[in-house]
Amino acid sequence: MAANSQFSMAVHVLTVLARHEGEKIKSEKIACSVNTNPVVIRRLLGQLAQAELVESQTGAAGGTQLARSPERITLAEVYGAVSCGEVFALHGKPPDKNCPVGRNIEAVLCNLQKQIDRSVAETLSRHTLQGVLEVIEQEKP
Amino acid sequence: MAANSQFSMAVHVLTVLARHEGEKIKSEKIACSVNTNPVVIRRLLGQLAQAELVESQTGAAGGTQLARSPERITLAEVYGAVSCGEVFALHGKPPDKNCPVGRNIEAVLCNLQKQIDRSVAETLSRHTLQGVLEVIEQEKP
DNA sequence: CATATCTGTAACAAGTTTAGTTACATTTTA
DNA sequence: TAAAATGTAACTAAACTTGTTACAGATATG
Repeated sequence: MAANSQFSMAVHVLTVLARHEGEKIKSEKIACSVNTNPVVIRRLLGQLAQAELVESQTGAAGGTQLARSPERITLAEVYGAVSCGEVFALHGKPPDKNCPVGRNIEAVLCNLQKQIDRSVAETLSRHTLQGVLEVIEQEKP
Repeated sequence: MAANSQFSMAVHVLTVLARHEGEKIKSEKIACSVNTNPVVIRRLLGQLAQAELVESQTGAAGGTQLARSPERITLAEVYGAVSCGEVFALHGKPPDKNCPVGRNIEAVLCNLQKQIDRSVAETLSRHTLQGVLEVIEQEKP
């Protein structure tokens, strides 16, 4: 249970919200579909709210809804909202600066990281929440 | 120190080996450049050997060298050798199958995962170990 | 052949991260 | 004012990565 599944959860949560556009959905209802604790959902919704993908309202009759229509939310935005944006980590401890490789490898890797991030973002930007929703509704048996 | 830096280490290790093509390098020497323990390096070399990127020899005067020339080793192969191949994780606990979203979201995410993996692999396949080595040598002040 | 040296690997400790949980303050409706 | 919901802090548990020690097995060399 130490693998980062926040992106998966975020897509799931947003899809649930998209299925009920216009309604305010309670974190408990979302938690039920995701099969987790409402607090976990609220934490995630906090990140999505910061990225201005959802809007929440406190108080009785409160809940959360999408901040935009599903066609205007790409999965790249979702990924950016919940991910640290690093497919692989750089060195934990700094390499030996007396070795030419140790001295320069980090710059190479950092550059590589940026290329990969761009590539991932491009792939994800080709998908919208509406697209996900359509697959879900279509697959419903 | 719980972020996966194996790919970074692997590129580092292989670059060191590439700088000394034909020689057998000891794990202790590599560990010095990477600034870690020789056992950590040997563990990593084991994975790289399984992927047939390096060859090791036990015993006195033993060590490790590249199994192929650096022009013929792409970073996509390196990534495949050390990574589980998943940019993001699927749900830890299975979603609620009574909800249409919970029932079908995993297939959507799995498909997405494959697209991203392909995209990352394609980006990395455009780089060879020789290319990395050239940058390193060039940057040497 | 004996010894020194190196890899391969198991076992364990420590630190980090994620998810789950409880508890409670705050907001808002009715 | 009471009920119901979010926001958030604090803690626990589990999993993963790295670092470390220890030792068996292989091999070159005197």
